[in-house]
Amino acid sequence: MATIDDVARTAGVSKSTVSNVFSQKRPISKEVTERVLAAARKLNYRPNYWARSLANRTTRIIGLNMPGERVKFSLFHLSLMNGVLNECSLHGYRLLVNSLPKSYLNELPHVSSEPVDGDILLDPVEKDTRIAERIRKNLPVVVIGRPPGDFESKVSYVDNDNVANGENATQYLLRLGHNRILFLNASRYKTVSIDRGLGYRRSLEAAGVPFDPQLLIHKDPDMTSSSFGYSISKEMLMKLPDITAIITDTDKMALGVYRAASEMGIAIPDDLSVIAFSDDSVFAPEFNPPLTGIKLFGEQLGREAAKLLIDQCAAKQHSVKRILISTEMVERGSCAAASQNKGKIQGGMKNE
Amino acid sequence: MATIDDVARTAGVSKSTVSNVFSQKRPISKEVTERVLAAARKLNYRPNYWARSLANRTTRIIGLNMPGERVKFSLFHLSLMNGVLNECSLHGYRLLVNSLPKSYLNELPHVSSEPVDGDILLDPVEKDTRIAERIRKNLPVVVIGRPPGDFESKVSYVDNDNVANGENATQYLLRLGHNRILFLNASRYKTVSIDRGLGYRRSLEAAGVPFDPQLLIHKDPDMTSSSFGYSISKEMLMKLPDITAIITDTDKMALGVYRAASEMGIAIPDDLSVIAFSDDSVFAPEFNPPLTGIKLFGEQLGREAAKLLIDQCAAKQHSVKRILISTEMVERGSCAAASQNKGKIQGGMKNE
DNA sequence: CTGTTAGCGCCTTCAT
DNA sequence: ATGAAGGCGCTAACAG
Repeated sequence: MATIDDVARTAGVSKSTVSNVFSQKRPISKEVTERVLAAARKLNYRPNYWARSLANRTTRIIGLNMPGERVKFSLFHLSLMNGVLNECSLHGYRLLVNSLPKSYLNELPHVSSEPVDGDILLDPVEKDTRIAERIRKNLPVVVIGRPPGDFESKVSYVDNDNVANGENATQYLLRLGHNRILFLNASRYKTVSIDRGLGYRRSLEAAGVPFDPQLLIHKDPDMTSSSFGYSISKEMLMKLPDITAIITDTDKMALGVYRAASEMGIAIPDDLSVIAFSDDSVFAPEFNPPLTGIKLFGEQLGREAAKLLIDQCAAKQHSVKRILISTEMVERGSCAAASQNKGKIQGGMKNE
Repeated sequence: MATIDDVARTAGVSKSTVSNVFSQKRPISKEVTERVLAAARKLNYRPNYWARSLANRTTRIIGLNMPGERVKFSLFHLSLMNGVLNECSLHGYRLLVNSLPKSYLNELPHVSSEPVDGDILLDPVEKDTRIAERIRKNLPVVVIGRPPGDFESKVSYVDNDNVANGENATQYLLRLGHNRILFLNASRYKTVSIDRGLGYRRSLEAAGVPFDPQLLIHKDPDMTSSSFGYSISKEMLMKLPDITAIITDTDKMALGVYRAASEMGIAIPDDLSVIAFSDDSVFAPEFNPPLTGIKLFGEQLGREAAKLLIDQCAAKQHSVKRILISTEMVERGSCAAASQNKGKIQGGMKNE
């Protein structure tokens, strides 16, 4: 590969002139520019990205960081990423997906700074160590989701109002007359599941419905959403036949619930209402019956997060911002008023 | 940020010793190592990624390259990416998603080498310029999908046998007695659509069924899969009521076909058989009726591509390899034998 | 407008 | 096992 020196030599100019022809940081005469460009073309030269980064102290790359060892993007992450990518391409940033396990990064030969100007952190959990690490390294960070604890006021983030989401989903079902509502929440420790769980409890309390801990279950991180939805709803509907409504974390999880219900001869929405937190607008309407849900606008979350981060990288300023993306309840056909005789139809015992 | 000099100074050793403590490229005594590490910890030092890359002439980053200006990952890309990421993390590579439009990259200030050791190219098309560009820059490349024209023998690639896939799907329907089969293919110019189209025609010819150009339609790149599937199948079923089977490019497209059929009072599979090329094992079984399809194993495609590329980066060798991932026909419930009286039921004319 | 001279932070011979 | 010096390719500060 030709270097800047080669070009300078064959064009008969200095390195810095070549540099400035390419970077356009200071004006170079038309003729010289032509001469340099011709030489560059001839030598098939292009500035070396890493040498440039080293001298510039910036990479124009932002990172997308997933927690956990095995990276496994979900549909929701896909939406986020599409949003992030679109914003990136608008500002000339590249996106680095961080897939390396911590264990690897801590081995001596692999210890190094990160090749990014900043990071977007996905799926924050309580006791998330990623934020503190980056603050220590003085690396710009934007979180998608609520940062845990104190960090909420220390780093910028983009989120839905998940307490409100939990409240709204629950309230919606309460209004339909359901009072035994099973909540199949996201994995424990994720701040999103904490928030939604809180919203769920608040709505119950506001309606004077006692909170039953049995009815709030966190996803098993080792299972797929749909198989978890299937097995846990089957188990719970068996054990507590007075359950008349289920809130699920995702549309895939709802799919599992649909299957369980169908196998058990439970009709949706007549005997069981289902509502999901979801971003998908393609599959949900095609469920049978179409799935009612709260739409999260993942692409927008991603876009806003990227925008915040890129701003932060460019300005090197530390104004902490918080952006809440509003959600939208989409009523389709999976929820109905609670039927009074559900318990008997199912042959189970009612608590009331 | 502390540099290697700072550490060397406070540890009372030379730069090269510090370098070797971290890189472990030559043995350093236990005591000195301890001393250096202590100094590093104290100064919060970590080797600079860019400086290292510059000196090493390698980044340990591979690129994932999408064609087109607006990046929009689909479900299938998601599978690919998960595979790529898993393989990356196994070998200590990071993944850079290439999202920058060509127009941007051609502006003078942005012209530069790519910050990657090699690239995985997605969705190759006829006349794809990306491959030649990279060969010129001497950048390792692996294509997912069949490279166009001559490049097939010049670059490594991972693909399904899409001619066979096209043949198999068609043959399957022919055996069920269908002979007016609509093929809703991927976008024109994609090598995958060319291959499948070829397979489709071959099967027809082998069965002595005349090929009708009207029945082979390429996806409109500006539409979503499902809306394309919906509108085009509605139009075609109207125009040519003797169509008794449809092959779709993806499961999302099949969803559109389902909707069109339902609106038109056409029963699947009784009046219309549907088969899709698909990677999704979550939604397809939940279609009503469950969707029959040819499973593509996207994650494996991604994994193998990453493996090939990383090999190539490490070895700097140019042995061109070709890996075909076998597919699997999954029979569910969306296909049935062609009914003899379909034309009459639909009120249309039959060709026979 | 252009050239000269120092770095950016690390790695790598070649010594010892 | 450790040190010294030079180089990776580019940008930046200072001249003129």
